[in-house]
Amino acid sequence: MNQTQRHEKIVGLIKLHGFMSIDDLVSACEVTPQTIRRDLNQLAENGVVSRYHGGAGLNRSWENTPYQERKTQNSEVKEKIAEAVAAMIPDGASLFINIGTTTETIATKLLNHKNLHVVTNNIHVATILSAKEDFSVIIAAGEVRYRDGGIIGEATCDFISQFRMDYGIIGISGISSDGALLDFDFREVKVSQAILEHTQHVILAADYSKFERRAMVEQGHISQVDCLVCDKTPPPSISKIIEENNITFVKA
Amino acid sequence: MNQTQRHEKIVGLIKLHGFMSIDDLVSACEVTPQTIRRDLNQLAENGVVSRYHGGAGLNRSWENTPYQERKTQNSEVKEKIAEAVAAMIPDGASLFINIGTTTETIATKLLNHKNLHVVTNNIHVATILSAKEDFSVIIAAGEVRYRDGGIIGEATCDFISQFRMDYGIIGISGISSDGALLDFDFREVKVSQAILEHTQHVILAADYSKFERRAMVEQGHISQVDCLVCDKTPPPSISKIIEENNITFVKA
DNA sequence: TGCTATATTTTCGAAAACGAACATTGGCGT
DNA sequence: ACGCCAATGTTCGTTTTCGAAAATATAGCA
Repeated sequence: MNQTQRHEKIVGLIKLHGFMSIDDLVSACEVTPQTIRRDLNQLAENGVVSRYHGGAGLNRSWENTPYQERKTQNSEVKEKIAEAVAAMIPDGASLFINIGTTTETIATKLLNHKNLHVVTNNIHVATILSAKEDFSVIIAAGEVRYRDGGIIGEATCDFISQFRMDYGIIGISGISSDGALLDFDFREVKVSQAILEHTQHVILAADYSKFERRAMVEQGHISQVDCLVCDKTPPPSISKIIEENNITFVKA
Repeated sequence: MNQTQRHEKIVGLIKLHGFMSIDDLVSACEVTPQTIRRDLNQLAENGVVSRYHGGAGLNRSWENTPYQERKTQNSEVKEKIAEAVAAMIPDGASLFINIGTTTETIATKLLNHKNLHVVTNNIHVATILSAKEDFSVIIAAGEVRYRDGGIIGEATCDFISQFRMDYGIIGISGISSDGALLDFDFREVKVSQAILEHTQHVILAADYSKFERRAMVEQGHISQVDCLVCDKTPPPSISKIIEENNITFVKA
């Protein structure tokens, strides 16, 4: 086995296991630790793997897609909101779940439920929930967006419009002070609109930071939702709208 | 933050990143290296994570869910086949990829390609390939099968029929001695048939064990494929069919 | 054969990580 | 308040890993 082959093997093993110690690689490749070290240093220089004391792991840049970074933001707040939302969903319910890191967290909290019927355009939600045998998970068709695994496009809307679900769980990019729900991608917006229209109870999950965020595309109005789950009481302008429209507010 | 919370956080970070060095965890948890060491040793004793010199990584046993187990079966053979298939796909090509652990392995080998256009009904393939910014990944709609993340159903076929792709990469459950391609789930079969019909070059990836496996549903005939990639030369009866139909055989 | 370049092993001092022992802190119940 | 106990921080000698340099092996070529 020459150097190139060994490098490929090493990279393969690291990709498979996430991390390989020097010893592991020594026995796998049957060379001295020094050689492995040299290999790893070379691979690390080329940015293929991340070097650690005692071995090497997956390259951080591989994981630190902007998506993964966002995923860990506000994680404590997200968890609380997610738990509150999950508590509102009864076993056996049918629900939509749209794109967003908050909705993904919600998906993980739903794993203790039973017999849920879920339609989603979020590939990560689908992956998480398909681990449960008693769930039926239906995924929409379309292009998978690289940054967050969201599925978008015309076909997605048409597909979603076929269903009538009990609950719609939506996350958004921002909420303006007049109560407009905002997003960055207009294709995503159409999907959310379709969900809003085909759902009995719409639950909007948004941490407080969403009230300060500006986004370009209007996807609906907060008056269209039935329930808002947030970590803090919303600003006065929003609170007023909530009262006027009899929207349930849940503080997580 | 108390010990329990920190342990959860550590496990979460390790699950997310695959490996965390002591230093990483020190800055993440804001405690001394000693404390992290103590935590990691405890977690390692309980079998939650694997301890390494300099940090801790995913527990080896975590990777062995039933699905993941099958995934590592024949892994060496699968890897070779996958590499051979990946080598046949040029940059910028458009391709179908169907369900199967072999096709998932192929997907990982395609990550070094550029500008691929991929249509798939395998949620894991979609997740793997959506990590590449220059790929366009399109996923079919339908119910996500819990056991393997495959997407099946009528809508899936209709959706796939919209495309005309350069390459179709298909894996199967079994091949009978008369050359019939077999599968266990008839809904899956329809999808494969749709792929066969809408592709210029069909590549069938099958390790030798497939020639001995029996399955219920016939999804097509080996004469419909353009190329067979296998780890060994097929049985005589199949070889004869391959010759008669001018099918390219690649031994990985 | 002898030369050269590359790859690998061997050797060894420096740096890093380790674990044990001890000191300190912060609840918690009496 | 007092002592108790678990969790954490601190110190220090030991073990492991690291990386540079020298020695050895391998391959290609005149």
